[in-house]
Amino acid sequence: MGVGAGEIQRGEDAGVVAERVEEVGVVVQRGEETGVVAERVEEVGVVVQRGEETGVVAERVEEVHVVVQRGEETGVVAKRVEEVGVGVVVQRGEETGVVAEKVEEVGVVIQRGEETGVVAERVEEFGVVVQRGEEAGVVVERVEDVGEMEDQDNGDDAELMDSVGDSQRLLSDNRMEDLENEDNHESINDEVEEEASIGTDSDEDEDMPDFHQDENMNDKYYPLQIIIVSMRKGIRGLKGAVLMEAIQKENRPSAIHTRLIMNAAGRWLIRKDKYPSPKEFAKMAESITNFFPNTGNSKIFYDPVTKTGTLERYVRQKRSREKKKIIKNNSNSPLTGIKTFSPREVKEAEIYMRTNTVNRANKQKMLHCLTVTRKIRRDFVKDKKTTADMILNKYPMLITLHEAVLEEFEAITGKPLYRLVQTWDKIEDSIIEEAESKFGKTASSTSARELIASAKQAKEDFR
DNA sequence: GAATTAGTCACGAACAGCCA
DNA sequence: TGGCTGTTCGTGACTAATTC
Repeated sequence: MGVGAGEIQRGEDAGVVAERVEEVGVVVQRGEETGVVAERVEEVGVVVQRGEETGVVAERVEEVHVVVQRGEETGVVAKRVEEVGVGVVVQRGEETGVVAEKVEEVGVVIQRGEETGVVAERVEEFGVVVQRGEEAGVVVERVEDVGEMEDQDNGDDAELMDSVGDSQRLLSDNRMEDLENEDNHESINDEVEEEASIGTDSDEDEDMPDFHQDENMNDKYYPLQIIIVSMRKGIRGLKGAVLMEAIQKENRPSAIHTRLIMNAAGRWLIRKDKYPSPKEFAKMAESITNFFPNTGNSKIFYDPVTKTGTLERYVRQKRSREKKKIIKNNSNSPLTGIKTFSPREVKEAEIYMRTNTVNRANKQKMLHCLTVTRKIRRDFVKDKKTTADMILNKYPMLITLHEAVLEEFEAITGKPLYRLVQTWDKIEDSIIEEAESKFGKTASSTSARELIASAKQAKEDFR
């Protein structure tokens, strides 16, 4: 590229437009012309080529779209990478070119001062591109996060971030000033306290960046910045960067803030099939205290000697609870033994059952009607307001028709009722044996003797 | 509309069970 | 036996429903 920083080209001429970086406008080429399209960095748009023309397609970073080329035209076709169809056109200085043919290869187009470049080669690496002075950086690692950024007020998180590199520098002083100058005078701490009271939503986990595979245990620290920003994004406006900022301001982080940081780190550590190793816990604990020196000793989060700490405890219990949750959800899944019928069939069956009593001639038809109405009956039964009386009044054949009960049980549990009886029989025997061995057949306690005797009697009566 | 109540959820701490 | 992992219990915060 022949034009230096701060210089623009108009036709054949070139000139200096600014002495300082802050004053540099964005140089674009429109057909044969080159001009400045924005005076301030904040106004920097994305430069694309439309046919023979080059233009700015977005005024603000938040509006950065994916630029693609369709035939002879270039345009913005999607807000999100998932929607991208063809290749991506980027402008590098005076040049424009397609950098990818397939969606998988789509890179992110950013403007660095007067340069435009691709910052990620793979979709997995796609991040939200922000402009900071003449630099740009990726602040979110995953595609899904791009859409979220659009919903946020102004991409503050992005601006707070510098780069993803080795440096874990904290927030910029400029950003701090910006915040203080904002119309909203509500303190950051208030904001965070409010958010903290909301608690942490497990759904957030879905958006956690997953670069465990690429992680290198030789690195001394985890990229805590990214983890926290993406972890606590978009909860009523509280962003991880704001949280980090608040903690940075505190001499000693509040219990709530410390917890939020730990939760974010802990959730990131949780993997679906693997419990984090002691090394990983230790590394994360070190990362936290390195990033937030005011949190104190890393042993609070994880002590490699005792192999415990708040971080470890959090991860362990979170894993356990989430497993439980999955099991609970699965148990609520539709029962395979219950078939679905059309509303008309169900209605007809309900009317038939209501207007007829069970007899030898219509027994099979009644059983069929029970099958047809089983799904709505389950919903009816599951309703907390439904009493046993209501069920039996509505479906009296559950009392009079023995097969109805057996079929109902098998359809719901997937197992025949006799299996339950057999299993319970064995359990009952074991309980009586255990009681007799513990208290002796001539138990000294009257109540123990009576209990065993009544259990035996009940067993006999049931047979 | 405010106050109260009940249900739910997430958490930390402690304890329990399994396994090498 | 000790480490690892899961479970239980008590607590606090939140929300929806109910009562006044």
